[in-house]
Formats: sequence, structure tokens, C-alpha cells
Amino acid sequence: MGNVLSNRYAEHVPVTQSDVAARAGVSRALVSLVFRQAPNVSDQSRTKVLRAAEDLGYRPNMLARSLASKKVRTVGVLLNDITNPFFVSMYVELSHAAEESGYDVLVGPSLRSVAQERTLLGTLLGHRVAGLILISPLMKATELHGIISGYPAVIIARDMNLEGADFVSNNELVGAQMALRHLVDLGHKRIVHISGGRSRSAVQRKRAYLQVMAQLGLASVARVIDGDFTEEAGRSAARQLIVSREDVTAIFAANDLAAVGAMGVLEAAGIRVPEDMSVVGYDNSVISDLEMISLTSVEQPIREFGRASMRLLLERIDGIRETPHSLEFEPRLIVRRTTARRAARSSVGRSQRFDERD
Amino acid sequence: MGNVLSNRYAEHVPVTQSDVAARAGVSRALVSLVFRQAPNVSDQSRTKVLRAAEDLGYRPNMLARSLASKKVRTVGVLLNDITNPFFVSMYVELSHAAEESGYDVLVGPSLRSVAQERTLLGTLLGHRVAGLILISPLMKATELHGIISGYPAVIIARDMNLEGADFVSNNELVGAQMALRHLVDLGHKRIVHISGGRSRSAVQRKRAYLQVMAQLGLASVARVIDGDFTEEAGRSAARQLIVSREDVTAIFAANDLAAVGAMGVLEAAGIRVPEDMSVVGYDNSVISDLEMISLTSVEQPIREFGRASMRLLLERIDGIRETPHSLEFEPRLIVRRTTARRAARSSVGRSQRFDERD
DNA sequence: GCGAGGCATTAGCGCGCGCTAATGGGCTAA
DNA sequence: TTAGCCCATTAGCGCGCGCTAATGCCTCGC
Repeated sequence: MGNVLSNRYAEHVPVTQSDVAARAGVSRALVSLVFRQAPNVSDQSRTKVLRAAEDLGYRPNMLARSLASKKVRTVGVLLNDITNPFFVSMYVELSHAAEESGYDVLVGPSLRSVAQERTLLGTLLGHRVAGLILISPLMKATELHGIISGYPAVIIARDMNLEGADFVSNNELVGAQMALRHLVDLGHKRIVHISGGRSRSAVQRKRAYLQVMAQLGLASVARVIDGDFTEEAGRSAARQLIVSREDVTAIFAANDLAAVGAMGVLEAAGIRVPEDMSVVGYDNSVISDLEMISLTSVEQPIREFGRASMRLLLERIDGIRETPHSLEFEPRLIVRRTTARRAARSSVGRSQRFDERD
Repeated sequence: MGNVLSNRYAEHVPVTQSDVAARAGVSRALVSLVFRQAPNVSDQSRTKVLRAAEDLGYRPNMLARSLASKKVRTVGVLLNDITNPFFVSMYVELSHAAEESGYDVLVGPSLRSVAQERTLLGTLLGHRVAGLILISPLMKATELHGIISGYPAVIIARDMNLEGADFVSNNELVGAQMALRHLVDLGHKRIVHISGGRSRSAVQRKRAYLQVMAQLGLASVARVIDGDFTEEAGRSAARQLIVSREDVTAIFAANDLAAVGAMGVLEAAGIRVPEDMSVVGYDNSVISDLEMISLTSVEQPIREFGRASMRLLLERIDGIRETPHSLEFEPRLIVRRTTARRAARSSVGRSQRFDERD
């Protein structure tokens, strides 16, 4: 009401346990006991303290609490490549799982840069997080080991040899098998792969493609067009395919974005999907589920990934388990409308329809 | 090497300033001075300390540092509705801006629940974050005010009356104007709006639609179909439109997802976009830019949003500014291939083509 | 040779809270 | 009434580091 005070905004005066103790007429230690849910506190004192806290708007200071107890309720998540929607979804799941376990999450969002990764990792460790979850890190295992050795850590990736850490990964081989077998069952043989570049998962996916093609007796027609997980990469690959006039009838892309990119170019060139060309994506992202896209895609069980990762981490944090574990999840194939039985004759090479939008 | 030690993993023994001091042969205070970049430290001592720290792998404990200095380098972001890609993009931008300013980010990812929002806000405040950024909060202004009053806060939303907080928002009126004027310029009159439900931005968008339609002398043909920002909402709206056989030639959707949902149903029903129906989305999300979708959409300057929000927050944290500011950004219209000149005669109502996919 | 001046270094308190050994008070039973 | 016991409460140290007043040391000038 006073015009002097109304002109400035109330400075936020932090309320401490001492303040609460003073108001409740008890010692500070008792306040501490109440907020730690300790036994041997009479109901009378408890309510008295809680009332005082309520009145003053007291909130325990997590910093001081962590410092004193030497226990932190925060886990760090290093998120390489925040532009990748799959990784973001993964982070969302982790975040939920952490919340349910009463943990907070500190994120280190990177952009595919080793240097940035190093910095962010330092920040997370500076916060003395209780444990780390690294989503597809770029750093070399040796350096990583030097930094986080002896620290509870779960790495979402494969093919890293990092002593002491837990691993959660996707079985890329099974993913490729499902996709390729589905295509082969539909009569396709010449199946091209649009790769995702040099990232860990991309390399594995490419290797899985080559391996499965060999298994299926199709090693001689296996072909990889290099990409980088982007829509443009898919477009570029499709253009190459059209120009080369190869007898390709199906595409297995390293992710949905590339698949959709390819589809756009194909349709514009009069090559119909799935009549003339079948396309399979990877990740089963939001995009693939759009009715206008309806892309057959390999689904990774993100939810299980997230929960399992957090569970593993908490086991290490709580010291329940000493030996490192590795979990591998199997993907599912979500069949939609971009895959169909192979047409009688090859179709790539000539536009068969004019695209009225161009 | 020893088989006893090799069986267990090195416990992470936290290194403190005292350890560094002991190794460097100096006092702990000097170590503190070095890590605080304080002046009046001889180069000789500095290098000695840094070497010792390097050897021991010392990392300043942010918790203790914050506690002692009473200054926190962490800002809290409350993210209502983490399923909305637009909000996620916003968070990404905020995160970048914070990092550049040397701040860490603690996220509170919610799922459109007021109760959850309350809890997360409590968590953030418990961490004594230096300031808050609230992305489209659901809580009522009065309650919010009670919680964060006197606390540096930036709210990304509009139409809230919260004394002391800064606001950053999008000019929804201009957005609607751009979209509708574009359609009117193309000859459209009967333009329907698929709304986004009861969230703050959705309500504003709907209001803006009605207002602009009135401005354009089209109040009598204004029509809103209620939705909720999902693809299914768009599908449902399109079905209603088809069944009602109304003479509608253009759709202005509250977001891209709903627009794409509608497009899917329309195309399946033989109503071509944009020949028979023009569609405008909102957010200019990744989806709208896909070549297969190529959706005309209203773009909000997310990057500027993020940077401006962080700048405002830092000004308050650093005490540079006392009076609250409100910033409003103007959107842009990104014209793609889903809008075209209105066809001579109405087209909704009858399927003109059989959808071979069904 | 001695005091002044300046700069590198240190001792010590405080941040808010966890934790435990010690205290005190109330109650029961003899 | 008093000894004995139990349980609620408290005093006090420690967590790792920021910060400042005080100390110690070295240089320079007369």
C-alpha cells in the first residue's frame, strides 16, 4: 500500500531453517529432523514446524542439503546432437523416469561437437551429479574413461569399450533384418541403403544392412548411398538414384528424415511410392506416423530405453550392483503404406507422370 | 594389476581445494583465489596450483561455490507440454543462449498438468535457481505470483497479469492477419479455423482469427472448428468439413500438426491441396518444411524469442533493470505449396477421385 | 641499515543444512 | 518420594568453498 514500497519489487529474501526454527520456537536441528522425515519427532512439534515453514514460505535449499549430506538428487544427461528428434525423445523419456524416481535432470545439449561435449561434461561433473547418462557420445572411449572413470554412468550406444560403465543399445542387426526381410518378402531384391554418416548408430546400421544383405544372398546387389540423417541427404540420394537409372525397387534409409526426403524427390519425378518404389525408414518418429507420409519404419523402444537406462543408473548410484551390465533392445517394424509388392517391371529412370506442382 | 583391486571399480573420491592446496604446498585460500580468477596472485603460484589441480583432476564444486557465494549460475526453465515440438525448439534456443552466457539450465518438463507444474516449480526453486523462464505456464496468475513473487522471471506467453515479471510473446494478431490476408489475396473468403483448444496461445490465435476476419469484412463466414493441436484434431476437423458439404475453400489451422492432419484426410477424400483447398499452418515446424508436405505456415522467430528471453532474465538477475518489460515479436508468413488461387467453383463435398490407397 | 610501501599469501568466519552424541524432561514403578 | 528409563530435543561439528581483514615478505629509497 505504501507508495514507497509499491514502486520496487520485493527482493526475494531466502528463508532458512533458522528462520523457521525461530518462528516455531524450536531449535534449528528439530526443523532439520522434520524435513528429513526423521523418526522420533512428536506430532506436536512436527505440525508446529510445518506451520511455521508454511507461513514463511520456506523451501529446503537443495544446494546446502546436497553439500551436507554428500548425496545429490540430480543426474546429468549429455545429449549429443539435440537436433536429432530421436535423441530428444530419448531425453524426454529419461526425464520422466528420473522424475518418477525423485531425481532432477541437468542437461548438456550438444551439437555434434567433441569440444562442446567435453565442456558440458565438465559442467555436469562440476555439479557433482549423482550419475551420468550419455546419449550417443562422440568422444573417444579412452578420453571418456579418463573423465568419468569410477563415476556411475550409463551410455546409450554400442561398440564402446569403456570399463565400468553400463550400456544400453538397440540391436541394429535385428532392425536391418526386419526391414530387409519385409522388403524381400514383398519381392524386392535391389534394395539400396541411404546411410546416416559417421555417427556410431549410423555406422552400425550400415554395417547391419551389408551383413543382412549378405545373409539373404543379396550381397552382389547391395549398395550404399552416403547421407547424414537429414532430409536433404535423402533428396540427394534419390536424385542420384534417378540419374543412375539403376534397377532399384526399394530403399532402406538410416532414418525417417532421409526416407521422407527421398520420397519427396521420387514423387516429384513421377516415381510413385509404394507402387514403383518401396521405402522403409528408421526411428518411427512423429513424421513417419503422419497420415500424409505413413512411412513404414523400424521402431526403437524409446520408452523402454529410457526406463532401463535410469534403472541401471540408479542401481549403480545406490550401490546395489557393482558389475557393469549391457542391455540390448530389439526393434519392431511398423508397416505402413510406403512398402508394397514389387511391380512386374523396373520403374526407376523415366518420369511417368508430370508433377503438377513443379 | 592387483587382483584384489581390479575386481572393484575405483570409487570416485571427490577432490577438494584442500587436496589441491596440499599437493601444491600452498594454503587452501590461495587455491580458491586462483579458481576465482582473482588478481594479486603471482604467476608462479598460479601455475603451481593449476598443475596440482590438473594432476588430481580437481573440479570446483558448484554446489559449495553457489552456497558460499550466494550466487547461482543456473536458471530454471519450466516447460509445459514437452510433447509440443514448438516448445521443445524454444527450450533448445533458451538452452543455447544460457550456455553462451555461462549459465546452466535446469528443466522442469511437464505434460499440461497444473499439479505437475506446481511440483516442478517447487523443485526449481529448491535448487535456488538464479531465475526462471516459464514457457506457456498453465497455472493461474494469482497462484504463480504467490510462488515466484520477487523472483527474476520471464514468462513466454501473453495475457497474464503478473506484477514484476517480464513477458515475451508472439503477436498473434499479426500472425492471423498475414495468414488470412494471404488467403484473401488468393481469392478465398470462406476460410475456416481449426483451433488449438484452451491453452493460452490457442485461445489468442482463435481470437485473432475472429478479429481479423471481422476486419476483412468476413465476420459472417467466419467459422471455428475446435481442436487441440494434434494431428487427429486436424483429421477430425476435415471430416466434419467434408460431411457438412460447406463451401469452404481454405483452412487456417492453429498449428502445423493439425494442418497436416486435415490435409491427409482431404487428399484421401479426393480434395486436392492446394487446387481445391488451401491450407495454412502455424509454427513453421520441421514438418511443414518437408518437401512432401511443403505447408505454408506462420513462422514464429524462435531464435529471437530464446535470446530475448534470456537477455531479459539476465538483466533482472544482474539487477541492471528494475522495471518489468514486455516484448512482442512479429511472425513471418512462409509461403509454400499448400496455398493457391481459389478455384472457380467450390469443391468440397464430393470426392472427385478414388483414393487407391484405401 | 632502517622504515615505508606494496603485493602475495594466509587465517578464519560464514553460507544452509545433515548428522550424532549428549541433554533434559516426563513418565512409570518401587 | 526417588531411582530408572525412554524418548523428544538440542548443541555442535562438518560439508567445500567465497571472501576479507590481517599477516608476512620483498623491494626500494634515503
